[in-house]
Amino acid sequence: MTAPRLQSWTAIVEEVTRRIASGDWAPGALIPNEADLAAEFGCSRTTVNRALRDLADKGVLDRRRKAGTRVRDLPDSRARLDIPIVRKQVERRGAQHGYHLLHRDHSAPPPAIAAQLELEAGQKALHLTSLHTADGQPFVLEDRWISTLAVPDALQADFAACNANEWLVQNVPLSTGEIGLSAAPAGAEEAEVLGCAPGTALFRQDRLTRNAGMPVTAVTMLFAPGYRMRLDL
Amino acid sequence: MTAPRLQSWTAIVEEVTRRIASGDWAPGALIPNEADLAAEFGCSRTTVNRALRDLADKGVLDRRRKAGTRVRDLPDSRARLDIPIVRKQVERRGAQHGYHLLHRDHSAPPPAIAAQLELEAGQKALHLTSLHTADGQPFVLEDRWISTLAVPDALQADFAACNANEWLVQNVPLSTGEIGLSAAPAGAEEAEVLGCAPGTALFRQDRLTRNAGMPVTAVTMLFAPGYRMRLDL
DNA sequence: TAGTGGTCTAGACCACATG
DNA sequence: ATGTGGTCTAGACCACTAG
Repeated sequence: MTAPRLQSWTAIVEEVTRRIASGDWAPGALIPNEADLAAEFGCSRTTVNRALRDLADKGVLDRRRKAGTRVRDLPDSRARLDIPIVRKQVERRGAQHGYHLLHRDHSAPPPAIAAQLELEAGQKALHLTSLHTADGQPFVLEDRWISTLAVPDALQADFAACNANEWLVQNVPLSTGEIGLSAAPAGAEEAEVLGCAPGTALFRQDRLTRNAGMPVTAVTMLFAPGYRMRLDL
Repeated sequence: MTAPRLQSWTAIVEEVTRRIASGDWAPGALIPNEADLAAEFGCSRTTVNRALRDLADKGVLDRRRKAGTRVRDLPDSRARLDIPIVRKQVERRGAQHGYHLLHRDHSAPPPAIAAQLELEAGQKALHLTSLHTADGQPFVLEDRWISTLAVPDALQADFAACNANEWLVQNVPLSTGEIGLSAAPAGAEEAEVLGCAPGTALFRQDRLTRNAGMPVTAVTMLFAPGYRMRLDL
């Protein structure tokens, strides 16, 4: 029960973590407030705040004004998911990235897509289908709709030469959105493009991207069999 | 080009975001250093630091001592993935959670699992197979191995009454690990338990959990057809 | 070696939520 | 009403690294 001076926020993170892991501070328990911890550790409250804020970000602690700081009870498994552009994903596997535009038109999307892009009935959008390859082997099939309301420039872009994935990242910075991950059987056409049997279980990623609240693009990516998304807790 | 005083870090985040979105600060560009921005905004450097650190966390900026702060070139799509315990996932859908232990034994795992758990050849581990249901319908099939080296108490726990998912979260706090997400066809037994046809495309989640660097549990979760993992960018 | 971000301090005021 | 975390300040020193 000595009180070694802890004057770096990382040291405090470690000490708090240790106290939780050792059962000293049980799940659900209230821990001392910032001022008391600062006094105990011999540092300023700012430093304690930095450490506890970090642990709250990680999901280890729950903090509320007036109520104090508690050890989270049933913490979720929290991971940060970084999805690089497709080219980087391929290159990171040490493979050569290839890109082929399979289809391009400017037409009215199906109702589900129109709703996502918040388009009125019959309104057109840019439709692109493309295949990314890794060392010549199919990697992912991309079916994308781009709202020409949100990004009129897209109609002029040469998507045969520059893939939409990267074009959008560079031309529509700072977008937000939603991602859905699921499993789906390969359809007939998809199977042919991806070089697998129809019905094969494929990893599917749906993404709706917004910029300043306005829907920009809706894309479905079907990955070739064997794809696995890996992340660290 | 007025210089309105920005004295809250969130306001600075917004202003920097605006400058990037407007193209004022292009991707890859070097932005002014903290001291200059503090002078411009009429606030202390600490406040600027807080804002820029936040944007760096989000993946918008790249910061390096001496080199300065740059707008990231091809930022990854970055999302935070929170995976609650299975019961919470079911309840969040407004359904009643059910849990059934299908199988339990203490035996030597297959080589792939033994390697993950860093067990020596022939060493035993606790093996549990269980089904979680939502309103009585199959939700996810869990196939789990627990290292009894890391968690000897697990041999005494009553996993017919308390599901391993929650038991581990409460008894082995603060674990780290890796997650793999993929798509897989349902095998014969899996199809029967999950109530679908063999070969059906299923969403699969593999997880290896460590505590203090020591492997604790390896689990494969196969979700019933239609499962979709959703996350916000 | 010099410039940049990283961190810490001691103090202050504020916003919020609980009792 | 009051205790708690949230934030801001002005200043200082440190750690890293590009040139």
